[in-house]
Amino acid sequence: MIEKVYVTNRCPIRTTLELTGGKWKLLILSQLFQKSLRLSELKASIPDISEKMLIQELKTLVESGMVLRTNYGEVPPRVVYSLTRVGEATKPLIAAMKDFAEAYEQQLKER
Amino acid sequence: MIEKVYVTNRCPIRTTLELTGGKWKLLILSQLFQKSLRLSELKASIPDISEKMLIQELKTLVESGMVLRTNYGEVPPRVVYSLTRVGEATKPLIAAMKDFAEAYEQQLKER
DNA sequence: GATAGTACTAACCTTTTTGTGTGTATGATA
DNA sequence: TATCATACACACAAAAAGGTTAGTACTATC
Repeated sequence: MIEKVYVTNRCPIRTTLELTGGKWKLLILSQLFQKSLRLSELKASIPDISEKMLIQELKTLVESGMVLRTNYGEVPPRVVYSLTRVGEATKPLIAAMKDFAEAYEQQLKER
Repeated sequence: MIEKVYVTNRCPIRTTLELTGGKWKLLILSQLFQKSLRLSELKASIPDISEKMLIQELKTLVESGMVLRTNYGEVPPRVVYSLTRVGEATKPLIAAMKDFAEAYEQQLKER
């Protein structure tokens, strides 16, 4: 039994939406769950994201402390993205989405 | 340890975003966790939503099978919104958001 | 007869989000 | 010298999301 959610400017739902909302952020985070990835690897694992969107979203994820950007300072550039501790904290969120999606598909069949 | 998420047109993340994405849907659902509510009650519990948005979002939630709309056919109209079984399935999702938001606030303090 | 309450609908407009295309620095390679 | 690869930046355009305002149907109350 879940506690009542009071809707305020800074309630848990809004905080989470602010950090992970939108079409791409959770997809990107999910791809970093197993290991750090380079831009090109991320792009390959999210087939239909544009490079601009990927870079743009990565930037905000870095700014909000969810993703760590490591620049090896080489030429040609090598930059690696990985999850911070807070970024890791989205794992249960995505796990919950998996369960939910499954429940949803399930009841589609039932009718 | 969460399983790898393969990004496809119908992966769990995208399915969930399609059903619950946007600024309002999860807020509305969360207000129906304890009991069915009328439009006016919903509006009061989500202070800054406009009536149009509320009605519009409720409509899509009904269409996607997350919310049940019960019209008592009285005059003046009395209509009550409640969660369906699938709607209930968003509870763990919101619980996960609570945990995440908490973890996020926590680490803000730590620095 | 005017006003109020409820649950909407419709038209219109603004803001936010997402997408496309092009340009840049650097060194290595052909 | 031209081309490639990487990780971006920037300008602009399109699309999606959200917001504002006004209006409807019905009945009851003042």
